[in-house]
Amino acid sequence: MVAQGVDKTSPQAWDSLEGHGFTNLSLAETLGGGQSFVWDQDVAGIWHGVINQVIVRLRIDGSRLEWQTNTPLRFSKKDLLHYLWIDTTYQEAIDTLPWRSDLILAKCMDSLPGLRILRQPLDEILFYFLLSPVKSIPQIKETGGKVSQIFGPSLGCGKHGFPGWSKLAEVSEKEFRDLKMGYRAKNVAGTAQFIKSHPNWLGSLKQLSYNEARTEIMKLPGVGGKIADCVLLFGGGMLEAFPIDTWIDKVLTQRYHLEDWSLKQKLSFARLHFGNLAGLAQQFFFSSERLRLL
DNA sequence: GGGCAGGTTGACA
DNA sequence: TGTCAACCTGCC
Repeated sequence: MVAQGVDKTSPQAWDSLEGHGFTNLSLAETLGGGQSFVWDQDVAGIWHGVINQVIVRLRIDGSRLEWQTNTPLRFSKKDLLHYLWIDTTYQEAIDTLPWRSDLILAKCMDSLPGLRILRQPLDEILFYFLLSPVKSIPQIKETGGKVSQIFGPSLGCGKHGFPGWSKLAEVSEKEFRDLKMGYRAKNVAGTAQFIKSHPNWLGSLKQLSYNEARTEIMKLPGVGGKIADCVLLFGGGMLEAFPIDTWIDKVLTQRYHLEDWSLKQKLSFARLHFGNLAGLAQQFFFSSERLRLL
């Protein structure tokens, strides 16, 4: 007896929640700072994105985080809280990081209160990070968005969702190349074929330990240690993953004075020093360095 | 036009 | 084990 068209009518009224901990800056960095590629901010400051194949809008008004969706039947406050990691475990994680004895980390956390790791789908994150080598955030968003536009489901308002790997397995490398993927096209097409021939493989990754999952996902074409860590951190909920890109490398080299350390040694240092929440620390470093807040 | 970028790979010392 | 060029494209 659900009224037809409810999902397509004009947006619902804004809903709001308190106690979320975000600032305008940390929300912007969380949604648009390189861990997700499905959010855009309009001139009014409203964030438009996709969660669980549903269009969601977010904005901060004073102490409130306000949100709305066109499809309230398929999206609830609970889904939003989960996606944005708004629960008591976030504050526990913040308390656990070694900022009391690490002034560099303390400064980064101080300048971006509320910064989080989003809980995004593994399949979609894998796709976007296969596009990421030597690409900027806008370039990754553009190419990934084009793939969704062409092959993904329409969600209304001109937005499209991630097509899914079974759909991408039907697309040729040349078609990907024509979408300006460059040499990454081969990796996307190769990954799609691998997943097609190993149907339960992707879903089973989350059952593995971090180290096992990392080894496993590095079997994919174009996935080295850095991308493996990004995928497991942003799409697999494995907070011990510590991706070292050029920004993080700069932090470790210049701020922690690991000048003569190899990449492997830096990774060992990070795992040991930041523990099983290293990925959260990494996000504070990444945004702080990128925004020149350090 | 040349150099370089949020990375991976394979060749070679 | 470590270094280096090639790979596409876009931007400076």
